[in-house]
Amino acid sequence: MALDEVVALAKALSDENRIRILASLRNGERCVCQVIELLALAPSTTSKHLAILKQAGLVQSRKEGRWMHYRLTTSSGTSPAEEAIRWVIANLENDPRIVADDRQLDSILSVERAELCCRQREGRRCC
Amino acid sequence: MALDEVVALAKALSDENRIRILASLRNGERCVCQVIELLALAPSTTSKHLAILKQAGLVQSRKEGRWMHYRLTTSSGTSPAEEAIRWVIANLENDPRIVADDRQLDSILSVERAELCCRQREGRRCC
DNA sequence: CCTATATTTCGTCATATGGCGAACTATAGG
DNA sequence: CCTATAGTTCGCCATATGACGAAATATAGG
Repeated sequence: MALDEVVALAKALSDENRIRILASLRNGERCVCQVIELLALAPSTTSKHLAILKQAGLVQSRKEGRWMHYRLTTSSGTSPAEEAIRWVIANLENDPRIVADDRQLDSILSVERAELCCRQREGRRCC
Repeated sequence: MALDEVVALAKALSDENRIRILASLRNGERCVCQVIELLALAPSTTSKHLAILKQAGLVQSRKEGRWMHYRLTTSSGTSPAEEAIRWVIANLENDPRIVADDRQLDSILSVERAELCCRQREGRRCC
């Protein structure tokens, strides 16, 4: 039912950290450990946010060994979820926090994934 | 800031009753008493929902004596709120609850506003 | 197979949200 | 002005949400 879908999508979008996740995925898929690093949240919390976005149909996931990658949903191009993603991204341009996230994401992506996870284990923030 | 605005709009849209309110306004402004009747919620609850929608910029209000009218926001036509309204309405087409609401709203609009408020005072649902 | 480890699930806590009724506010009309 | 009344605000309660750490799961690699 469309009413339920609209509400479910809006609920998924009604959290700042989840919006930041969507923004971080707009230029390509990211590994969970990279999202954890960007948000500086506990792995369990980050995983829950990703699960909520996936449940709402806003992101899709791909498993690669021990690593899990998430990306923005692409399907027909005209689904409610995809329209919502476009609305979100379009309204985020030039937001200072998103710009800062973009910069930090560059740093995160410049680190080897294994090295990033290693640093996270040892409780050090890498960037 | 755009991030805050996106989250605020999504929060305002993340409740079924508030979506039903937006749908009920899509063909013109409505009086609070008419919205109360449609949702079958307490006046205080309905008023709070309308205040949340107004705070988010999704609806505007107009006072006419003791009566207050709400309508969907119209401004530039390309504001985040207006884009959100279009997204919501477009995805609600043919939803059975919205169709039922539309029918009930016809009934409500066929009753004199004073008569509607009178019935509400006496605790009777009119439709 | 055994160990290490990336991610998820579970349990718990603090806070946010949505509901109501009672009290308050503002305005129409006697 | 006094009363009635449409709507809002306030105080309260039950439930939902987001945070964390601990425990569980799944997989790579010795």
